[in-house]
Amino acid sequence: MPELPEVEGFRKYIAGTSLHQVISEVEVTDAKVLNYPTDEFIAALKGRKFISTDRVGKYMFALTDGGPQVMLHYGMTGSPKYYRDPAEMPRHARIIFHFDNGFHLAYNCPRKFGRVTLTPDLHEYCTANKIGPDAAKITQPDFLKRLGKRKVAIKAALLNQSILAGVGNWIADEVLYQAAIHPEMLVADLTPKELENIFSSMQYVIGTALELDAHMPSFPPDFLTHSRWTDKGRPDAPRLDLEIIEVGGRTTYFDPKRQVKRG
DNA sequence: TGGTTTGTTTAGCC
DNA sequence: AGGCTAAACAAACC
Repeated sequence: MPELPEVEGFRKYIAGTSLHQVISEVEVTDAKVLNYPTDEFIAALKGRKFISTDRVGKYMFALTDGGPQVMLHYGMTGSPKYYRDPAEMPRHARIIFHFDNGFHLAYNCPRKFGRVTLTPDLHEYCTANKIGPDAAKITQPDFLKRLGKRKVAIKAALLNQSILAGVGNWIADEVLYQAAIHPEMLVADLTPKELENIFSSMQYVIGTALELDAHMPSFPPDFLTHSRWTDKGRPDAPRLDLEIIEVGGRTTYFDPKRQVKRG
């Protein structure tokens, strides 16, 4: 389920478990998720250590001691798992880093929508792949400038990782609900005030999710998320009467009473 | 059984 | 050139 806050959790998890241990073996059980020649990937990492981590939007990086950086993108269903007992290996481990201390770090990815590759440098990677500034760090002026006067639905713009990186489907819906903006409103039709509200709401939603480690049941009761996934949210949250439409090719939940479309 | 899915890339059009 | 759209990708889950 990884959007920016979840990927930040994955980053912390890897930083807290997998650094400073010699990578004794690298096992690729499904090369589909590896955007790099398997044998070269293994050769480049074997004998090295991960020394730090970084993240831009939903893209996570594990830096090595003098070698290339590993880019990990989790797609829709990916997650990392650090374990010792082979019985704990996740069912859909596609790549496994074996450490010389007997532990293992698996890149688990049931649906294989995730991707892993090597890059000399994460900044270079982001430039080459047109990944915009991180949504948790972008400034308001930069946000407004990058949105510009696009003739596209605001929700589609928020999902566009080249404008800013890290906003996915549930965050986009939550941000627009908090800002009381209809998801189909064109960016060009929004007032400066509305765009500033969207920016503030985005900071609030992402900031809240980061503080709470993306743990949905702990989100504030007034979040739309609880009504969107009644099984994952908090039971005590008010149930909103949401409408479901498709915007920017994604299923979109919004509150038609609160988020009204202007012509 | 078939529809749905928290994401990205790419081809093609304008 | 750059913005935009729709389709493609894949497999688990309900």
